[in-house]
Amino acid sequence: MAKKTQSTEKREDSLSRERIIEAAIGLLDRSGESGLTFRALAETLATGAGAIYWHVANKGDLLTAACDTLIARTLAEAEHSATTPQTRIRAIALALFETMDAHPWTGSALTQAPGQLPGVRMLEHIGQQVRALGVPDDTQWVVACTLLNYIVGVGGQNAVNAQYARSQDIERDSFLEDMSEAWSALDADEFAFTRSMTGYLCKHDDREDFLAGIDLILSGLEVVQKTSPPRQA
Amino acid sequence: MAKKTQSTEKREDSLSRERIIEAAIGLLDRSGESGLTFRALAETLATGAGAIYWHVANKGDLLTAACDTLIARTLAEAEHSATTPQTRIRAIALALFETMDAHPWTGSALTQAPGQLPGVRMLEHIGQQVRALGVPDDTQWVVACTLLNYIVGVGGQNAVNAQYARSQDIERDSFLEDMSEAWSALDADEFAFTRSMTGYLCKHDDREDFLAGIDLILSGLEVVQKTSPPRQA
DNA sequence: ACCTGAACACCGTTCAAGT
DNA sequence: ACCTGAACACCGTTCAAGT
Repeated sequence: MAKKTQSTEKREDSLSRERIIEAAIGLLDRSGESGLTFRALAETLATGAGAIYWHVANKGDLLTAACDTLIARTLAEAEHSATTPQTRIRAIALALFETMDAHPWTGSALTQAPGQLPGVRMLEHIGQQVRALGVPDDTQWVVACTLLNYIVGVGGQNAVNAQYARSQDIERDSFLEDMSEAWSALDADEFAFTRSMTGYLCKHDDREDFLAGIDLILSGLEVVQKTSPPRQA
Repeated sequence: MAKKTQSTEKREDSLSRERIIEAAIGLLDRSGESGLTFRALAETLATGAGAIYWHVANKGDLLTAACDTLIARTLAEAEHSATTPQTRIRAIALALFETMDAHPWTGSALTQAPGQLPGVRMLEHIGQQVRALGVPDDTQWVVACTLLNYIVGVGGQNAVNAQYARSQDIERDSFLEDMSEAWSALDADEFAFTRSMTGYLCKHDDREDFLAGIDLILSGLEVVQKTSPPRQA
């Protein structure tokens, strides 16, 4: 207890894990994943590169911690948003989607550190809603994992796309136009389906498509539940 | 035409995009993503590092090309495997899952290069089966994207996990045991769901869970189709 | 206990120079 | 046209030395 009090009393500008993580988030938001450098970080914090290693194991650890800070905040806010399990799952998914969209580096941080704290946190919040849905014990695992992976997968892809478009300083519209032009140039036989989708590619709304996929999974869940109804609780 | 003939006539050991890609795949399979280095590649090919840049734009281009080679092979093989659209989607998904499992670096290559050739190839093959399923034109896009993202997301995660376990030279069982132990050490209130899932974590079969998610999505699709039946074709 | 900063062992990429 | 390899501008990480 004495120690905890002491650590709070440290001089304001001393180095700490928290300060390093906040600086890392700032750097990542400002200049992307390649902007996170121990040298840049040291300069921002007005310290030596080696000092950071006293509070952080390595770059991967730092990236995961920065990601986890954001994910934890997002989930805490999404907590009190909706009333039914279904709408709460949608709300959690959408909140995570938007965090990844605003901080594209979280997407790749998430895929690089599977089973780490940020992923577990997401699994927990989703799982609780899946349970509240009345899904039988032995299928909760699969359902929660499917939702989790969908969210990370689709949300992360969207974030990478958005980041790419921004880095090219390109309007979203002309980015999609370029892409559908590239698709139109593909071999007509080999890529028949893709070529026929160029219309939808230009018109589609990322957020809506994302949520449509969530709804598709939730619909599938209803079928499974009707087939084998919940065996009490 | 003359030029094409000429290029086939080059001396056997001369550098070419294909030879570089094959060497890259070998390097990636043998020593993971960090093993792909222009220096290591140059040594393998008995040439200078700069020479590679004549055939390949940069490292990202090379990684995407290596990934695409494997994905194209996988899809070509999965082509003739099943008879109904449903079983064909399952077969495509499983084949991709196994390629990612055997070559874990393809997972991250796929997420780093969205909208590139490997992703488009997958979208095409999945989309063709979705269309064959009789899904109305205006929902084919969402369904194909959901499936694609699920496959890349879940398959990629599984691959990273598998690679991590291998890199630690750890049995899968003891890896999962360590993980479920870590989960058991989590806060009882904050991580109630996760802690209750440790049993399923140990028993679960990655392949089966993956396919269960695919089936969940396909079930959801049946619901949607019943609600709004295909409007002729 | 915590910080400094030079040093080490790497990277991807470029480019004058060769053939 | 294609290849060479030295050179450039970076990295993450370590570690003796300081306070």
